[in-house]
Amino acid sequence: MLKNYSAEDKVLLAVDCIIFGFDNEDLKILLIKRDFEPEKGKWSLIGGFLKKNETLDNAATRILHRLTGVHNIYMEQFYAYSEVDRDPVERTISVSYYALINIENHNEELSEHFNAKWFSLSKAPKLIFDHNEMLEKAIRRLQRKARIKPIGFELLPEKFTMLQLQKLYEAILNKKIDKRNFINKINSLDILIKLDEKDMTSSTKGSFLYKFDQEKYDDKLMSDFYIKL
Amino acid sequence: MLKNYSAEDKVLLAVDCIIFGFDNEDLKILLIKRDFEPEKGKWSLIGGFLKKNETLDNAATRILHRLTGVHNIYMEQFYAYSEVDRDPVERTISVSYYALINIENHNEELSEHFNAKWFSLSKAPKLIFDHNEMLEKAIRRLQRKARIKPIGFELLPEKFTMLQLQKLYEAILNKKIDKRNFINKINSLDILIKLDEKDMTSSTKGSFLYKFDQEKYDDKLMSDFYIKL
DNA sequence: TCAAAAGTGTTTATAGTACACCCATGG
DNA sequence: CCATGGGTGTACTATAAACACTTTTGA
Repeated sequence: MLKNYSAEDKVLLAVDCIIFGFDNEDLKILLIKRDFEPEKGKWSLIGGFLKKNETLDNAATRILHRLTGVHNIYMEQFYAYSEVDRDPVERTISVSYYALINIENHNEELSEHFNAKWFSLSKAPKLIFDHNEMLEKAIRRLQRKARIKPIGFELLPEKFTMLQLQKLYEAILNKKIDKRNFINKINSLDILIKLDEKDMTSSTKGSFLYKFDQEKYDDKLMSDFYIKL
Repeated sequence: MLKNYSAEDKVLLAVDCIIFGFDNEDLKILLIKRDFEPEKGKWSLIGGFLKKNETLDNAATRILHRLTGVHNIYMEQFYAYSEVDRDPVERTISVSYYALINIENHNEELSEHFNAKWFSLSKAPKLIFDHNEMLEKAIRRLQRKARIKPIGFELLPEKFTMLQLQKLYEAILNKKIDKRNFINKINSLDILIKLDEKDMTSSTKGSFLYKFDQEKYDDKLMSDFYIKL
């Protein structure tokens, strides 16, 4: 007996991308203004449909690039949304992906002919369909991740100050962190290299710049740890 | 402009269920022998296709029940597999779910006219398609979960001994745990009720039975903690 | 000289880890 | 009376948390 696959229902499979960025102050999310019905003119996650001959990972990368110009981003899949009426036009299941990117590194790509725009999380507009739910879940995922893996490499410029890194953690975890405890914790992880340079823009005294020690950082990514902050 | 959804590719969407059970000794996985081509006669996860008018959660529940008789199980979705050739017959994306169940509670349901069988993780056969990969990922997910959430309620009988609970954690984490440290840790979580009864089957002295304090257990489920064992 | 951010350590509290002996009972 | 699993506590170590003052320098 060969099972009759042709008797099974086929559906549209979409991918929606939740792209987080950081501007040294707030955690931001990249959204686009829809230029087609339904919900034309409303804000939406970056999404599109899976094609027959690509994986979901490929689709996410392709769609992100098509709609925003951003490329070379590692995205992580996190949940499939399947409410029957989630898309009013036709039955569509959506698999969501999220990524962290450095806003500055991608500003040129995000040029004007794309309808994409960064929003602070606290000022994000209402989104179409179940996209707000996706965003909420992605934030929770990101917060959990920040506690068990080092994070920051993707969101900060190559060289950054301790205060920038701390602000990033504060933005993700949405809470104030004690400066001394933060520095002690980060130093104990042993993933930063302290440079000789100082950033002079933020104060008269200037603050030392750091960069990630790629090798040690990658090691830590492999093995879980727990940051309680 | 109304976007032409009809130009988009549709695909088959499958659900595969990774069902973990525990027999007081080993962590086990429920598999079925396929009774149709391709790969007829080989062992497989419990899977089937999503129908047009159900959510993925519904599909997982329906498929599990259809193929094994097991019902009333809460499953958690965890990953979508989309390699282009993962199913040789036709392009199929599969969303995997996992659940923990108490083997004893479901033995009657798992009657003979189903082709389902429990395998110890260490003795699980080679599975079809990418199902081994799904199983590996599910185990890692379960291990991570066991470290940040209380676990056991679903896998143990209503009344159980400390040793049973410890064996469960040892099976999931795949390591020996010190008895005293384990008891101290579990007691500090404050989710068990010690009963007056003893289980006399395991030793001459008998060992006290416990049950989960449903309310406190549910509270702990909400807020993450960290068990390092 | 002073405003503004950088930098720096210690103490206390909590949680994790390692470890070994006596107890109760049925056979 | 002894074999078997049940039950119990303490000392040590590591990590987390709370907390405040001095330094630098450009304006």
